[in-house]
Amino acid sequence: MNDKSFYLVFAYPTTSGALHVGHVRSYTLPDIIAKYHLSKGENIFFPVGFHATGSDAMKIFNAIKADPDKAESYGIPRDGIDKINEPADVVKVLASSYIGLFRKAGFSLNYDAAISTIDPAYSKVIEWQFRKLHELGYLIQKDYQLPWCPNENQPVHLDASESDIASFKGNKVIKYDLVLFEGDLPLMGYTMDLSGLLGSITLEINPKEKYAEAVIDGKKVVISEKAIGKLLNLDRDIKKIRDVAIGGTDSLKILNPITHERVTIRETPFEIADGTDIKIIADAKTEESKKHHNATAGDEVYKKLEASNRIDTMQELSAKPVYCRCGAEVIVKTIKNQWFIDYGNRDWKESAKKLVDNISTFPSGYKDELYGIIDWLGPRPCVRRTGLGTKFPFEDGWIIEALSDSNIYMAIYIIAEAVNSGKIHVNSISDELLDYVFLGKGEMNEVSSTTGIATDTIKALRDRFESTYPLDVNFGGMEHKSVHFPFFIFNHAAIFPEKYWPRAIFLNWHVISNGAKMSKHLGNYVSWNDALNTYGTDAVRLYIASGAEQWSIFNWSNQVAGETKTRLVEFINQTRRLIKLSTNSNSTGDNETIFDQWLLSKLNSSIQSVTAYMDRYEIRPSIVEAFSDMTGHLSSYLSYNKINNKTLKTFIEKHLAMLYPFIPNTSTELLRDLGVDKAQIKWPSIEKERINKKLENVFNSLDNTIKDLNSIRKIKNKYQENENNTCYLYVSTDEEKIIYEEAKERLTKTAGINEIVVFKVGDKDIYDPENRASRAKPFRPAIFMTG
RNA sequence: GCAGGGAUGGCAGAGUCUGGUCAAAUGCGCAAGGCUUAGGACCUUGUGCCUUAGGGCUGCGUGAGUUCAAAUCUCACUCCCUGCACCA
Repeated sequence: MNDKSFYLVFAYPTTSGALHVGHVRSYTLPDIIAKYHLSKGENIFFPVGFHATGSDAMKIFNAIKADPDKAESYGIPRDGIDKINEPADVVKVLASSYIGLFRKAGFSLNYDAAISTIDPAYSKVIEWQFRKLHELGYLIQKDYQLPWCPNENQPVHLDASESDIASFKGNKVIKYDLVLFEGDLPLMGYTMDLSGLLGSITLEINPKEKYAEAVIDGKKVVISEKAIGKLLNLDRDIKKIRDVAIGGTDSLKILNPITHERVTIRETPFEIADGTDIKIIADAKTEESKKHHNATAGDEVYKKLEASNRIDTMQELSAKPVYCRCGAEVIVKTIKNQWFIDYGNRDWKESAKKLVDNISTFPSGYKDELYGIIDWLGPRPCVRRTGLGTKFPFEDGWIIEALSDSNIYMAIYIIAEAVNSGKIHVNSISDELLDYVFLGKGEMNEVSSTTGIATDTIKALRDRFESTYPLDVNFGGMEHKSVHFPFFIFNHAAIFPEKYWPRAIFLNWHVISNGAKMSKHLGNYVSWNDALNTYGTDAVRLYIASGAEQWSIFNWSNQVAGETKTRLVEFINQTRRLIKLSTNSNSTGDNETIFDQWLLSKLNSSIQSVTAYMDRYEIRPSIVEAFSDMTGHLSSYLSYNKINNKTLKTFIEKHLAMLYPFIPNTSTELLRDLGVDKAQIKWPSIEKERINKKLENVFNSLDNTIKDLNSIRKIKNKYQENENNTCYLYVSTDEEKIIYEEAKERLTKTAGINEIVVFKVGDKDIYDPENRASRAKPFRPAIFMTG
């Protein structure tokens, strides 16, 4: 469609507390791109939503109910507390405070399409999505192991960043392969690397543990008593038969089931109970045996053991013991028949990769990474028992979890827009409607009769979808690299036809503060609101856009933020002065000099390169050129003291228009002084005929000559007083001669020379006592300095 | 364990893909001069070492290599940071 909007989204914020300067980065970068497209006169669609799925809102709700004074630390404004009667109200209050911040930050968002993931309209689409996944066979059920508190009878989240419990840090559920050995006793050892069995091995037992014979799934094994307990927690069919003593005996004959060699048994010096407490240790003494340690070799061993019914697995925590807040020791428990989205499905992986083939990523290297991530992903649990969210349509008592309900929200904004504006009622959203709007499936009249929505409304929705989809670019933080973005790709590949597949992904790295991860405990936490109040909207935008490349960590510093603010104020003051000057009728000079030609050439060169940068989402180079470099060009121009009002005005006007995406308030305000209305602000077009690279080179050489003059003068001054130094310059071309003549004033001033005489090499009346002229090169005049 | 990013001058941070134009952008800081009653702001210049003419030397985490030429390419190493599934 020719009226396709430029469609961009950022990974919407989770309603879990106050927003900080890290969010500013994640949302300002897309807003800069949005404003760029806006100022080019394009339609844009830039909606915003709020991620409320999960237990955050409930936690905040409970915390506030227990202690209302804590509300502000969760980003809930004082006047919002009264409105909170249930967890969903937390979402509403936070969402409205976020919107307040977005407005304060001047974002060009489509607020009309705002939605949260717990709104009924959102759920309708998610249910539709899950029915699609189910039809495709991408929803599967299998057992699942997770950390569990036996006392509270609920899952424990071992998230270091969310918890102050030290043993949670880095802890996770790991999987051991269990191997049944041959010989006198059916010892069952554990390992994470089966390939070790290809070489010679040792079994380590723990003298502090009691061992027992048990029957698991009808098979006799010897493991530790503790391991029997752990397997019971995992809901395994296991029964103890008798105690067994295996410590301190050398007569026991145990064979490696792969090599059939006898293995040695020894006692571990460590007291940590782990696995079955019979640890398989590969005697990897030589380089040769190390070669066997790889995944392929492990797979082969697995297959062999599987054939002889000698392999099993168990899950447990990577570090033990871990205690829940309630004091109970955390166990690993098996959930039977958990629902998964099967990201391990091979066909699905293929179509996801096909999608990646046609996507652009910024930075570009992420694209290559994506293929590996897609290969690596396996089935992902998609439902949980508690929290807010959409009810799972295929089994009661489950809620669709947070990362499974946030993959096609770009399509949902179209529906949200219609619901919010009252065009359709949430109850009339049906699978038939969504099939029609998103996929073009079905008959409009039928959809109209089953939903009760007028045909022209349905057609408008379909048109709206077609004029926005596909998504042009999805912005998100790097934490989404291996989770959200791949899921987003998988789900689009599964559900939408190829023409609606997204076109680009933009990743930005994190913001830290004063060299450390932002945290309220460390006192380096900077809230968005405070940043805006202290430094102002545009200074924050400028700092965020120019402070670091997108793919590196941004180290927020209040000092630099303050300096940026000062810089911006200076820029505003300077520009105001120049606007006054450029509109002052007393100023002279309508004739275009060489300096005007140069400045206009520089202006258009800059427009050209910044436009190219912006089209490639290279925001930092854009702002460096558009702000720092261009300001420098202007100040060079001014230093020649041959100011032409018209040139100055043209430059300022286009320069400010280029700055609009980055510092919109400043740009708008200053352009108003120039008589340009906000609605008229247009990204400047390139006047190619104005670009004169040769002229730019001569001016570059001028700067180099100043450096040369300074260095000569500096050395001379060291050994003698400089009274009346005259400098003779020998240039190579007529063009250079004209420019150097014109620029004499600046040269004498900045290089501290009393007088400058310019000759062209070969001039008849040339004064050249030391035959320097022979050293002149194009763009590099020779110099003779007296005194 | 798997994967990714990084290390540049007093500081922040470009430059690395496409080797030379890089003693290294830009900003801050610092120094000198101008302006100013003063301070601030602003303007100019300087800010690795040496050098009586635009030159030389050293230098971009460490070590080695490729090349006429390396911050930039190759290999090894050290250190820092980040993500990894039921947390969003």
